[in-house]
Amino acid sequence: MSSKGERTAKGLLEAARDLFVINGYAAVSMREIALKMGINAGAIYNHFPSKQEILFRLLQDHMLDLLEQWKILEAKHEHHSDQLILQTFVNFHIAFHVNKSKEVFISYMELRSLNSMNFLIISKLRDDYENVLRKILELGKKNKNLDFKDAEITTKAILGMLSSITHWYDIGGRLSTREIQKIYWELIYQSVQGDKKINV
Amino acid sequence: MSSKGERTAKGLLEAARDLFVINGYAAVSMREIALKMGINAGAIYNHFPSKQEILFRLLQDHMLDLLEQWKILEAKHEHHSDQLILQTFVNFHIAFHVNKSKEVFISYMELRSLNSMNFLIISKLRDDYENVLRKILELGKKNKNLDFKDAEITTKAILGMLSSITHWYDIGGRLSTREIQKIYWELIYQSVQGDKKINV
DNA sequence: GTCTATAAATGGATAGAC
DNA sequence: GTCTATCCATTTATAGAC
Repeated sequence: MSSKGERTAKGLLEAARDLFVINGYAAVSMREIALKMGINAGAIYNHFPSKQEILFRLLQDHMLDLLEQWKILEAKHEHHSDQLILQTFVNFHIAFHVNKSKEVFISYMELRSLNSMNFLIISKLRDDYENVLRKILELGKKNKNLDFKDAEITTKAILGMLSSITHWYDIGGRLSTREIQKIYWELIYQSVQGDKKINV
Repeated sequence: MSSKGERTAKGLLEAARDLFVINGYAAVSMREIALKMGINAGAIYNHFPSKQEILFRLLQDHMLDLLEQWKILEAKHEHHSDQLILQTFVNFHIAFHVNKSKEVFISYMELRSLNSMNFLIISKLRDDYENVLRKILELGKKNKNLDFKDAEITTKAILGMLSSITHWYDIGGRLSTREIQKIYWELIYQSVQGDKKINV
């Protein structure tokens, strides 16, 4: 079992996360975070050396979690087709973004609130994740199972499309995760299939 | 010719825009905005009653500009096919986002920095714009020229994909606006064409 | 580990001279 | 219309009692 101190630190991260999502890092004070956790502002500094460190921990924990979860899932799908791996990635990404919508949202919104050293660390992790999709696309193109013009832009376009889910997704909403996955997979699958003449 | 006061007000909006893009509304002070414009902080209040009003003016001016420009362009393409109107919208959206990348970026990032009344006004304008694309998609589906599962999600997916351009677009980058338009159009065109069996 | 109290800096906004 | 000066609230972070 975790110590009281560890539980308080975890609770503070969650309190900070919930407040950062609503008002943004810069607009949230240490007093508000402490109040939400039920302790005094000064007591936060027993767990975190600064407000910046709280933000950094939130983003780093999230990115490491994301990359690790994908690594586990990827290992189970090593020998599958290019399309199936792409679909696995799309479904994974959506499920993760729906389950961890707050963490994902902060990771997109608060990059600029990181100091320069922390920014570099998080940017590296974000690049690692972007490269996961890029490599799936490039391999599929090489094998002539997928077709598109530009791997870099297509990667960014697909991630942009998928990640915007956090801007509108509501737990009590009309659609289940599975339904969202179906709709997005249809859009993405078709967009990277090239056996069709198009007008430009 | 515009008066000195009008030019100062315009310059302040541009200074604020440039600073908000980099550090975010909450992290930028009136003193910084004034300094960038070369005047004193107190003098800002001759042009704007509050910092909130500066943000609101930036977002409102941008959204009204966006909607008006589309209206002009739409009027020229009234009698075109569903696909061509969709392509016109995609190209317009990309060109606008590339030309006004700062304004667009702030409009996405700083919605939560608006007070409740201003938020309602800007949200309404954003809905109006989202409905432009939704209606194009719904009309195309009705006419059996476009095919997709869910108009609402597809609208949000396409806008999410297109709008994420502001997160990576760099004026000195590898690709021209025209090339970006081509790449995105191929992705989008294919994603809303339904004459193909897919796996789900 | 949490509290109260406070330091030290910075924020938005205003008043009044020019 | 801009300036200097300032008010007042709030910020992050620290010090020391318990």
